[in-house]
Amino acid sequence: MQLQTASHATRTAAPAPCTAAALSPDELLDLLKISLDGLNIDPGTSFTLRRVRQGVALYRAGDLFGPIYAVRSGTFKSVLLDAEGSYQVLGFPMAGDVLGLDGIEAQHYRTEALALEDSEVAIIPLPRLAHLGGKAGDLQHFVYKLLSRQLAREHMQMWLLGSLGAESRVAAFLLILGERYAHLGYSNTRFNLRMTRLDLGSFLGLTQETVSRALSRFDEAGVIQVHNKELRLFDVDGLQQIVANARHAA
Amino acid sequence: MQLQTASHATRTAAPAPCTAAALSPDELLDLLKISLDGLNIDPGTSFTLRRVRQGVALYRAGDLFGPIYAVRSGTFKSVLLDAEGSYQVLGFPMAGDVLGLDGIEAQHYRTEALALEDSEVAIIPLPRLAHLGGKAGDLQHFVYKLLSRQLAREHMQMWLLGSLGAESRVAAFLLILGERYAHLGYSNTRFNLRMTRLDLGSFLGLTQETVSRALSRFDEAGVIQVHNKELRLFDVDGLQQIVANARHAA
DNA sequence: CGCAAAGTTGAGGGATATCAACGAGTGTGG
DNA sequence: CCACACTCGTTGATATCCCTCAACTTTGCG
Repeated sequence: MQLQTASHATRTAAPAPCTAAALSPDELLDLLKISLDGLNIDPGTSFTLRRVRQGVALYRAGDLFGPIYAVRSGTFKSVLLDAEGSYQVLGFPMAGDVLGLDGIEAQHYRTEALALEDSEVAIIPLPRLAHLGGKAGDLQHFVYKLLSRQLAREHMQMWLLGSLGAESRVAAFLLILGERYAHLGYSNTRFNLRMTRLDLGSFLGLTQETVSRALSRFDEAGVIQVHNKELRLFDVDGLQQIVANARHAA
Repeated sequence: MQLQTASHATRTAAPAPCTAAALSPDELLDLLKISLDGLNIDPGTSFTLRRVRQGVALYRAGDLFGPIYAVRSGTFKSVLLDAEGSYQVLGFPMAGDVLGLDGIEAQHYRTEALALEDSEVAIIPLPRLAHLGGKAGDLQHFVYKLLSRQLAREHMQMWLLGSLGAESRVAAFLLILGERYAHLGYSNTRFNLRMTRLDLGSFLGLTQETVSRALSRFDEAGVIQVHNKELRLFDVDGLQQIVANARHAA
């Protein structure tokens, strides 16, 4: 039985018959779900694709800032590294998400992005784009939206970390992940957890044991079914109920 | 004895003799500590100032997106509101910080910004700026840097929430706040906590009691001295030590 | 003065980290 | 093919951190 792998390359509008490893501007905007009325980037522009194998870093903390990346397929983990090697997972970017936005200011990446499975990204050469874009205002809006979206997402995350208990965090994470998969055209009730429990714990501010226990508890309760990384959501309402039972939600 | 109030209006380069309530482009860039080589915004452009009284909201969640704001003096709290009234403090913007960046994409603010003391902000009319800016690339970089900086700050915050224990969080907060005051030209060892313990707790993912206890403990240990909102840091190294004693720092 | 909001302090318990042992999955080399 | 090592995941017992609840004090303000 083949699990969901990164084989949905045809899902995101690939009209060019002989696909050189590149995306057109329209394809990129479609991937990122950004609509810019009357955006006129030179249609001749193309965004080259890059394949990243599982476990390989797309960029590392401290690297000189270069392009930003739009995930086309697969899953990454974005990690903030402490000086002494301790680390904090910041998120799990998937298709349609953007990587590398931090680092624009300091001109070097502050985080590290690792592929959790074989993945593909479209390279967006921000510095060069600034010059060849069509109407300037449109292009500004493009990146504004990317950044603003990222900010909104991180706000949600802080809310999650700041006001929910352990089980609520895990439940919220599962729901959000399901929604993201649904947004990509997959089932929102059956998918795979591509990250380890440890990474999930780091992301949620919990230990791997607590994450594991929460999942087991949900499983016992019949709300979900979890076997290793395979996951099925049976009772979405039940999960939302658990999220609502936040610990110290003012 | 007069405490530090918002009376440093002359600190941030106000060469224009008869200051109408407005800032020049140069003054704004200086305030934000952003250097753009050869940026040529029309020098005729001016950014009007707005006074915000303590307790007044600069904008509210759901408001139609308008300008973004650069804090010139005072302190704000940025709050994410849940549907049912529960809320999460996202930060405490001070002079040089920018407010309202979220909401660019959705075209309405997602958060709420309240003044913790009488404050001043410079209004940056993002939509209009897009057209009258000088060379397009420069202006892009301007906002890119703002957004990127904000992202980096939120990454730090997630690290704080995700990997530190209660006392470490409070200690880290005090150190960071001290650095910010130092950056503004104030003492980094003697300043005021403009926010309530409740807000601080929300920001740090703790209860007000835990915050209060941590401060009291630091006081007893002689590391700081706290009386109400007045605060003095005696032993910065000691605080850093406490931060280093993180609970589950991998 | 009197009231409301903010802050402090204590007692107690629940939630979650820690420590430890084990099982399951995976890749490697003999 | 199997033994081995290694990572990942699960489960249990225990300790501890921090939240909850409660009473009280202090501050600020009309």
